[in-house]
Amino acid sequence: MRLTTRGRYAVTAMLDLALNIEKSPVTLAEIADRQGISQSYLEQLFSKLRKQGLVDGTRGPGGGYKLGRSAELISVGDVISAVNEPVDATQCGGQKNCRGENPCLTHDLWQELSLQIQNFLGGVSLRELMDKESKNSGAKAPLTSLTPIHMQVNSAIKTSVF
Amino acid sequence: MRLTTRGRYAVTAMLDLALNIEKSPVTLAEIADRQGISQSYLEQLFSKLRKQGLVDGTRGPGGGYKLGRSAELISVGDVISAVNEPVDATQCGGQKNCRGENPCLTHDLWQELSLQIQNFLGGVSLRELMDKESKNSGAKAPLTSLTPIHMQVNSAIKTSVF
DNA sequence: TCTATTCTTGACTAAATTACTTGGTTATAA
DNA sequence: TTATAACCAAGTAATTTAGTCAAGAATAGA
Repeated sequence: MRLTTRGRYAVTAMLDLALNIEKSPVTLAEIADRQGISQSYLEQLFSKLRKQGLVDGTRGPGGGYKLGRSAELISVGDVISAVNEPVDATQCGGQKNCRGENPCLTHDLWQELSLQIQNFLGGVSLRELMDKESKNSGAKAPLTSLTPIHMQVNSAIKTSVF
Repeated sequence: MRLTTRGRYAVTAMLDLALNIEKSPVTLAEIADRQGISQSYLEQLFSKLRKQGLVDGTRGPGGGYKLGRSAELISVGDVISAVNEPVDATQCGGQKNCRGENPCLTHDLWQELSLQIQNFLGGVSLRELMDKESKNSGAKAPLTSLTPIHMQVNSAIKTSVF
């Protein structure tokens, strides 16, 4: 799992979408304007988000994007892994044919580690980010901590695509 | 916080170092050979690891690298953030001077999110990865889950550099 | 039907980052 | 003194990121 500015762009855009959901379809031009991201770049990201079912697009005047499913059921992990190609498997691509004293040390351990990270990011929903934002809009104080995963009530998220 | 193959290289190398700690200083050539990473590339990574105090290097014959402190006190987060430059602050670089309905939505939320990730990765020590590996060496079964952060006994790690 | 709007797609480009090479210089144990 | 290793700096190829440009296709409304 990769974690770069690209994923942040995607999460930011999705959050903007979720926060403006009342005026049903939101235009990419609006998001681009509000968040200061290139519209054409957003188009590329939303193409991937759409293929993962995270957003639905409707064309024509009055069209735009809306969330593919409820904000409670979209995790930050969903968004990030949708816009990133899966990390290539370095030397031993799934096979256990590496030599040395510690064969495939890299592969197994990093896989397990990134699984943990995915579990973590899969446990933070868009809804939580929305609540966090609305509670804190206009305040100068720093954001308080997000609820740790093990304390979350809403664990209905099932991330299958990882 | 960035999470790419570069961080994986660093974590893998550090883990190799930790696992071969009995023959005190470990050579970069050995690590490069065992893990299949370019030695010169490792030199660059270890230069940064050394500047963060995560490793100690001794020159000359019989020299090499050893851990800068006990494996319990080195977290995966320490390693990853040591080899990555801090992510630049996109549009509103710390300032709150962005326009629009949702000023600085990006900055605050992503900062909070990456703080959470840092807390998580800061809670996984090299020692745990070592134990995981030694328990599982030679076994064909997949690695079981790492202990979730809130269940860890060893929470002596204090990550200050983040 | 026409037209403006908006998604959708593809190809192409500049900048940044990653991974790696090359060629040194220092320190030090033997 | 010599081989061994960490250190250091510059450059380079491949990849990824971020963005432009130019089209096409669906659709609401005039």
